[in-house]
Amino acid sequence: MTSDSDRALFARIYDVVSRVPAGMVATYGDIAALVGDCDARTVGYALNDLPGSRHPEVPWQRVINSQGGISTRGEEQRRLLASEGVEFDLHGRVPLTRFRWPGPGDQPEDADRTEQLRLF
DNA sequence: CAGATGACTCCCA
DNA sequence: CTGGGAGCCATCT
Repeated sequence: MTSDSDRALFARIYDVVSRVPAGMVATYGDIAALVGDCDARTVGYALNDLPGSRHPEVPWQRVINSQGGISTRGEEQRRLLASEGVEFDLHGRVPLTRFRWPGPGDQPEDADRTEQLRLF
């Protein structure tokens, strides 16, 4: 029954990713830390299986590397993030100092997110 | 069980 | 800043 626990780990990763609010991003390491029992590579692996045969509604696009850059996939991802309100610097990277998702506990209500949009 | 792969991250030169 | 190497864990063959 190992597959069950394995999928539970993946489901946990998807859960954390789906909790990332629009207009914000999280790094692989952050997701791994929140999920626990896995590392950045495992998160990337879970997301790799996502478009293959998993949930199509998981905002995997909001998961980026510690450098604030999009993974080796397409630039279309960048467009999706920009569509949600995420900005990029001249280097094509996201300023994590501002768009980095603080965590599930620091973002309790929608009103808070409204303030984020207001700052824009 | 072992080897190879991967959407990552960190350290050093 | 760029380049190269090592570490980490999960999945596939």
